[in-house]
Amino acid sequence: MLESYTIGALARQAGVNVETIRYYQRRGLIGEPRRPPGGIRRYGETHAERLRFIRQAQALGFNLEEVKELLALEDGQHCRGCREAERLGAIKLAAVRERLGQLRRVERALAALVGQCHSNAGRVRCPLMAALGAGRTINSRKQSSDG
Amino acid sequence: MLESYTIGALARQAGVNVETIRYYQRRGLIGEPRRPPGGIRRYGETHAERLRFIRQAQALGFNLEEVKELLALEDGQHCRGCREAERLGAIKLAAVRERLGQLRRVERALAALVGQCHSNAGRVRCPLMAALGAGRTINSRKQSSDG
DNA sequence: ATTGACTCCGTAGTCGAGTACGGTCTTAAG
DNA sequence: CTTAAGACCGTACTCGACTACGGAGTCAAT
Repeated sequence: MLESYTIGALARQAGVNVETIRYYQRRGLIGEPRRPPGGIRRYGETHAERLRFIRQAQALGFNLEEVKELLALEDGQHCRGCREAERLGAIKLAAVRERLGQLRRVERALAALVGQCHSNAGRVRCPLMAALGAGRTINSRKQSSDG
Repeated sequence: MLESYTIGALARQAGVNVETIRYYQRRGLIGEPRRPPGGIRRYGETHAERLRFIRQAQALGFNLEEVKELLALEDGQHCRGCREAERLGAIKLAAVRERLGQLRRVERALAALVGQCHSNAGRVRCPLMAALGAGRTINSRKQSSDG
């Protein structure tokens, strides 16, 4: 397998900034290939994939620490990692589902409201505002004091 | 209507930090009630609602600048604002829908994978990892010699 | 009147996630 | 060879969103 990318090429390939790669290296999310005597590091597909992994996971709401854990699990070889990954995954799943629920409510409200606004020539309150503002329009439980 | 909360009470009521309220005031997201001669400000339900609005909107992916715009529209009185709000709303709706789509995919993937992990006794790769890595082998084992 | 909790206010620090800078070195092209 | 692009590296800066700090003022209860 050829390690064909310079860091710059890798960055371009993955659509991130060179500095970002170096930052991930500093944070231990990706390793740096050995530097050939006095030379320049070369990166391969595995690195590109790892970058994609990171960006994916990030987009899904994992922060870099969590991504790191995930990667560590993977690096730690198969299914001891898998167990842990499952646990993390389950936790994230719960979070994702909650967000999803919220977002759905929002979507519904927003969609309805944008339509309503249209036909709202002289009403006093913008329905979009009303919905966002009154916690219970969108979010049917009240969230005072205790959570 | 009585303006019954001190800033601390308001903070407690809305589940945010006092400093956060003051921060929002500095950023112009909420106004500060007049200060009675040499005294302490009092806040009312409208403030509480505004805070809820902010937190809601934030949770939905609006950043403070956007929230501010939204609030400005509302403050600008009914439907001149409403027009604009509709526009912003439509934009946000698109964004929300995209997120929703992503999140749904995530949820599906995550749910499936967490299940699979369970029955993955001796397999080599964790399916969760595999999936995040965009379908290819992610594993970045030691970078062996470059050629 | 004193205490203690709380407010007011400005400034500064933190945290996550980068992004930029500047100097030196490597490498490919001419 | 010279030169320019790009790598290497450490440090510093940015940005959004808070959070903390410190000193002075206010208020209700004792």
